[in-house]
Amino acid sequence: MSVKTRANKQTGATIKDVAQHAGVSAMTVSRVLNAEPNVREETRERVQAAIRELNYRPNLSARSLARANTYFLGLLYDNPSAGYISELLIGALNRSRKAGYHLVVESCGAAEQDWEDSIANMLRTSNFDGVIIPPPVCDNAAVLAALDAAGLPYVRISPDVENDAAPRIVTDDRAAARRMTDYLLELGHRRIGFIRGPETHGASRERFQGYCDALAAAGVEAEASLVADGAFTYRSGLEAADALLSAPQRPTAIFASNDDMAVAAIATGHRHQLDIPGELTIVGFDDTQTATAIWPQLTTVRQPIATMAAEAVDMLADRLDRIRAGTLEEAPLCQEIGSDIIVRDSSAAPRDGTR
Amino acid sequence: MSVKTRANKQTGATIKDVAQHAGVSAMTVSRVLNAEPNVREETRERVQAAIRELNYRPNLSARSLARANTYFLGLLYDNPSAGYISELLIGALNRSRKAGYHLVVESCGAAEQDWEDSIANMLRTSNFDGVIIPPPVCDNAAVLAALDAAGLPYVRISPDVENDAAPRIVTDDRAAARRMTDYLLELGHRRIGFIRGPETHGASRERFQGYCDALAAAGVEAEASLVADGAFTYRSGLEAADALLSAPQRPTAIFASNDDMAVAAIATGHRHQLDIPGELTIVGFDDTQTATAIWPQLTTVRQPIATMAAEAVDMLADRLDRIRAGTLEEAPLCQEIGSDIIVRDSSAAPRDGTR
DNA sequence: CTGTTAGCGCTTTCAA
DNA sequence: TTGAAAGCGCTAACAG
Repeated sequence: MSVKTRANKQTGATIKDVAQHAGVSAMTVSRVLNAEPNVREETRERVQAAIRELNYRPNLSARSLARANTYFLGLLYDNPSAGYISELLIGALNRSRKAGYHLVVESCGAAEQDWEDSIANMLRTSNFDGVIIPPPVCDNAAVLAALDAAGLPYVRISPDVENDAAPRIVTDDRAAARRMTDYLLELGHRRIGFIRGPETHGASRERFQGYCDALAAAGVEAEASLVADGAFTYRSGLEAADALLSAPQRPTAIFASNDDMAVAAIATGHRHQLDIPGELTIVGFDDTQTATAIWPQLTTVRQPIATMAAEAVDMLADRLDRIRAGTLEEAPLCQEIGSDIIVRDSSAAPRDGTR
Repeated sequence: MSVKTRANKQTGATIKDVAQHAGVSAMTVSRVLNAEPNVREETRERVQAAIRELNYRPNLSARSLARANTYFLGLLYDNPSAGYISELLIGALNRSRKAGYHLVVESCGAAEQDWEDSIANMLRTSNFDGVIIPPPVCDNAAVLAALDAAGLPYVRISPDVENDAAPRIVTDDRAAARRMTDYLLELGHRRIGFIRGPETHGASRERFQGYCDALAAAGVEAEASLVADGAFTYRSGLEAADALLSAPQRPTAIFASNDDMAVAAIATGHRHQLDIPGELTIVGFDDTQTATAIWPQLTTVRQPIATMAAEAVDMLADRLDRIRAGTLEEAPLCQEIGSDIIVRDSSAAPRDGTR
């Protein structure tokens, strides 16, 4: 049972070894490595042969030190829903790799004390080239301030309403919520309940606005008794749906502003002995994995999270390039990604008459 | 709208600045930074004051270059279930931070071609100090070989049956499956169906063994018609459950070897007009987030994934310390984490008589 | 097109 | 207990 350990110093060949092997200077090897144009084809091939023969791999730390950039991107993680982080990673990881960056996930939960301080420290010590910030961290003023103070480039994903001009990837939450509500109206529903998300979350307001937009356009009155407050959690969805369904004139459809609450609404519907979608239509927002892991499967709005994450990486990489090139001003600040309505089994036309 | 960018070279103070400010040499600052003992208390305080005043943060790249270690741990990601990766991150992230490491998530999906080659490259170039490997990557021979070739320390999480002596964190899948089956037997079930996972997954076999163990111990015959094959996916669970429930003598309980398939079994049960748990008990394995996001909520086996991830980080950090200290031989190679049965609403005693 | 020189910021070694 | 010197491996800047 031999104990293998990494040698204390560089394991393999260094750039000097390669240079010697190829009969050139280290600088030429460096040029080949970085695909610079001004190297004679024959020389390039000789160097590449040497690289292959010696199985040479550049040392990232040395490169970072010399170039003053690290090719690490930070992802500020704060325990959002499982489906969200999962998709986020899928999108961000692939694109990062293609763009030549590594993705460092940093937990910045409010779980610990002084976390805002420790984030600030982390950001300065970690030497990220840039940072991707998904919700809810992307709306944390302290984090943004720390980022600005450190002069660290960042791109936010689905931030709260445009409270500033920082670069971001957004969806058309309001438009999507409106389209979903239109869909319910087209099915024939008139008493459409809505479960709101937390006030603190910008998306909550946007989605609620979209719902209101659609009702207003259709000339349907927006009754206060049809709107309940939730907190984007399963538990809060249970209570909100229960309130909606216990009202004297219950809605024939419920639009929950995220999937977790929609799933809770389905459970509550069942507990009220209602057939879904026969007696009650329920739709959600997000298309998390649970949307298809329940019965009946959930009609919902699909946010292309993976795409958004990938675009965020692209935008950040582009900005980093531009910073080096000095053309940052020309870079776009906002990219909008469209969402779709996914019709599944939890929605149907209302039965004739109420109840 | 000022355009802030990170200066091309080091933004803040360097170790030299601190040294000058404190009236000592850079070496002394370095000693304070690394909490070495041989610094006079007064000097230490002076240095620390200077660090604070200049808001100095060490440059990780420089440190890595000089020390030949990076304080980065790799996490080899291959798109497992959303709940899994989410919990994994929660556990690994917190512990990494405490241990002073950063966590770099590397996608190593079979999505791309030559991915095994590219992983091997990535591992050598990335300069990780060590690597955490969750399933399914932890059972990929090519990846393990690349790791060994690179001499990179690693810890595997829930690997396939002990096919070698590499360090690992494991659960008692077989014992847990047996306890779950015992629970069903105690409820009074005798016709207990089982939905297997894919052959390739070591856990599948272990869980099935546990099921068999319990039946054998209880003197209940293990009928072939009560066992269906699945692939740990929702879709495969639908088909497997349908096969089980369409048999002439259907089971009164189904033990699906993961939650996704159990959730599918619940959906299938509903489609067969069966009340759950009144007419059909269904239990799962994993306790992913969907387990509580459905109706009825799922009785299942809870694998403490976050704990396992945290322990993996600890074990890896310990091994890295030992490598530096030369005491690697004494390090434990395997840590076992227990799992629990979580009883929820999808299980109950069988009704009298069949059907 | 290629090489030389001089660091990047930190730590190791050795000497004081 | 402290400091001086010499790199770690790579790349910018300049020279040829």
